Amino acid sequence: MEKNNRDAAFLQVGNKLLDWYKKNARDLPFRQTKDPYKIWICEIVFQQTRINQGLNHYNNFIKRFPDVQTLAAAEEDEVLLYWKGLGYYSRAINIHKAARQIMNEYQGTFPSEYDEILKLKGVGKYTAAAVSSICFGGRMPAVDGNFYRVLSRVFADDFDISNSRAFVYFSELANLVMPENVGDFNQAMMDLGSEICKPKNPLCGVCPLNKDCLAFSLNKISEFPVKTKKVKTENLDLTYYFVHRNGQFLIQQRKDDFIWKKLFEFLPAISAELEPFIKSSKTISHKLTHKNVNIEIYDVEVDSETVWNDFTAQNEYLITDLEGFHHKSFPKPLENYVQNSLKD
DNA sequence: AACCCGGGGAA
DNA sequence: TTCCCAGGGTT
Repeated sequence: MEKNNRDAAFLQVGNKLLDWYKKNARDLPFRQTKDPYKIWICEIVFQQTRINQGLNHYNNFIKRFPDVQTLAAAEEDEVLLYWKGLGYYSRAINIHKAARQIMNEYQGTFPSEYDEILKLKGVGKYTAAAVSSICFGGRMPAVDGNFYRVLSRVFADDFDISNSRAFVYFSELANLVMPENVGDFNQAMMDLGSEICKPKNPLCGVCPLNKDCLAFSLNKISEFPVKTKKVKTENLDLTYYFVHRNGQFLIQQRKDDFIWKKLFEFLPAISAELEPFIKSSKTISHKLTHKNVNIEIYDVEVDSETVWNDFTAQNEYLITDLEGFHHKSFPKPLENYVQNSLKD
């Protein structure tokens, strides 16, 4: 009997959240559909990415690749082009692999079971739960950073969210408050976490859960969530040679085992015959989340047609111009360098 | 279980 | 500056 009262109190929290969501849901393009393809794409785009940052990328991506057939038929490089500037480029590579996976293993029909969705490349427990609940009535909580923050505050729970067991732990807390409509519940949690229960300066005065929030009643909101793991940054030094002549320049494609997977870059080294054509150099500093990148770029303008033809014939570097450049995906600092450099 | 992978906005 | 965002993959 005591357990039933407790369950009822928890369920009330979930229903309050749903009531708030009905009136305050954000008007987002992917809220108008239950097409699993579009929901899947939006879940991937907005991983570790704020809505305002990814919205144009999402809309452009859906316009170019409106369905899984179109995406699967495209080249990987074009998918990367539409991901340009978004970061975490393995998402683009995996999204393309998963599209072909759906064509080959599921006959082009998006899988509807959580366990099957989970098998898609780049789809983890969060994304599988989100797509499953929003599109197919699945009943798994889509536990993300918003769940960690909201639930740790509501329960004044100091479980360390940087602990690798946090996902399981907060999934169990989520199950306590989860109502019937799991799809809306998951999206409501995201909107509450984004608009009300923000990391800093949360709007507890207008929060639909403030009567149920233990951290708020204890005036300890700022103590939750607990996160012990610190972000450490390292230095990364890169050298590039921007070898060009008459508006053309040489590039190559990066591997998929380090940063900027499969994006294009300038030459990391040159042979002795090109050294006389080095005109200048400049250093660019670029901050990543876990790295401070210092890039030394040498401007190599090859004045000799003979040397240019000789060099390009002997090497397998790609030749491009400004037009071709706009159709390839470059790391942000190199993108900026080209746009400032070739204006002359 | 620990570590790696981008870029941008808020405070 | 620091934090963190609709996380997932690799080792």
